[in-house]
Amino acid sequence: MTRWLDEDEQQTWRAFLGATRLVFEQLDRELQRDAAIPHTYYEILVRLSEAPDRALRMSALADRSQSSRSRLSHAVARLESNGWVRRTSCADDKRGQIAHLTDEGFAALAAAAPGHVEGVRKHVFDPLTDAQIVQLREISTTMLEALKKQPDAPPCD
Amino acid sequence: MTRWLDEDEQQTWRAFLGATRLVFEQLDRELQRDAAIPHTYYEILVRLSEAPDRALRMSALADRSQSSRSRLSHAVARLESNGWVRRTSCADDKRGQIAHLTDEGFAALAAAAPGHVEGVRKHVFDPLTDAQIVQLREISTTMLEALKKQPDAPPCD
DNA sequence: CTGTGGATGTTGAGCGCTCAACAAGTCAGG
DNA sequence: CCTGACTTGTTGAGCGCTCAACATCCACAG
Repeated sequence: MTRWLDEDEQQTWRAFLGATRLVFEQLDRELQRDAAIPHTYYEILVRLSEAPDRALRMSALADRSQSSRSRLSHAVARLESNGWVRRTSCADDKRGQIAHLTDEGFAALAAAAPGHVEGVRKHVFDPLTDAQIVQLREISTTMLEALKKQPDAPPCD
Repeated sequence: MTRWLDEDEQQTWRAFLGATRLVFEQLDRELQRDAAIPHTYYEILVRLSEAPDRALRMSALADRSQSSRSRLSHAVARLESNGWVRRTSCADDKRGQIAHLTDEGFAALAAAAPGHVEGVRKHVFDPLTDAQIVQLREISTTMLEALKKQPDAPPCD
């Protein structure tokens, strides 16, 4: 009773798979080459830089950077050893940890950003028409909402 | 002189990033849970199953599954230890290795496929309109071509 | 032939991610 | 209070990927 993909759907799916894979591999490689950090770490730095005082609680940072708590923990540990992030404990909740972006971290981000945006433009925006860019946003937000509504299993009722 | 992303472009880029990340994480998790293989391995099995005699040279398999030679080597080694793939050497080119999908491998693929397609439908196709699906293919193929034309650096001339 | 440049496939080190288990803290009901 | 359920963040094992180095083989110019 499986609703298999027909020929058209196959092509669409494989094109999507190939394009996204190539895009992210390329951007990751560029970032690794030019700034020596993986893209996920770059994203963490960005979110921190946007926050008031350039600091966020680990859980908030995890949410905003689409990261699991575990992944974030490992990542911040690594970034801390680079001197780009510093962790302090939270005053009102003793479980809490607050990640602060250091000046060195901000500088590293500032150094990496121009090259990265250039890459994003080159590989994503420039090849597309204005109409396609609008479509891409709508398609992406639709997918996002669909996925957030069905986490995986229904909440234990 | 960096052409930064404006507000709209930011939103588009982050939506795209988030959607693709969530989609692939979800599909990967489902495949891992139901079939105990990562998505990239699944793709290798698919490509092999489509080939004549269910066999392909490593280099051809690497191309078709969007994989680096190194990654494929590791992957096939793992799949071989599962008994799902068997390697034989190539008659006319002594460097060559040919990967064969075994009956066990085909069975494993057949068992995993229905659940996976279901996931792809659920998370990708079902939420989108027919028009969006067409748009998605065009956007993807455009990105693909743009990336294939500019590998990274110009060929050493 | 012979050598030289390119292709093929493998390997090991290093790294990031997932998953499950865990310690520590919070909070609400009895 | 205090107990039990939940939340927060961390940890370690296992695994897949990248990257660079490598052994092997092909193909072609001389």
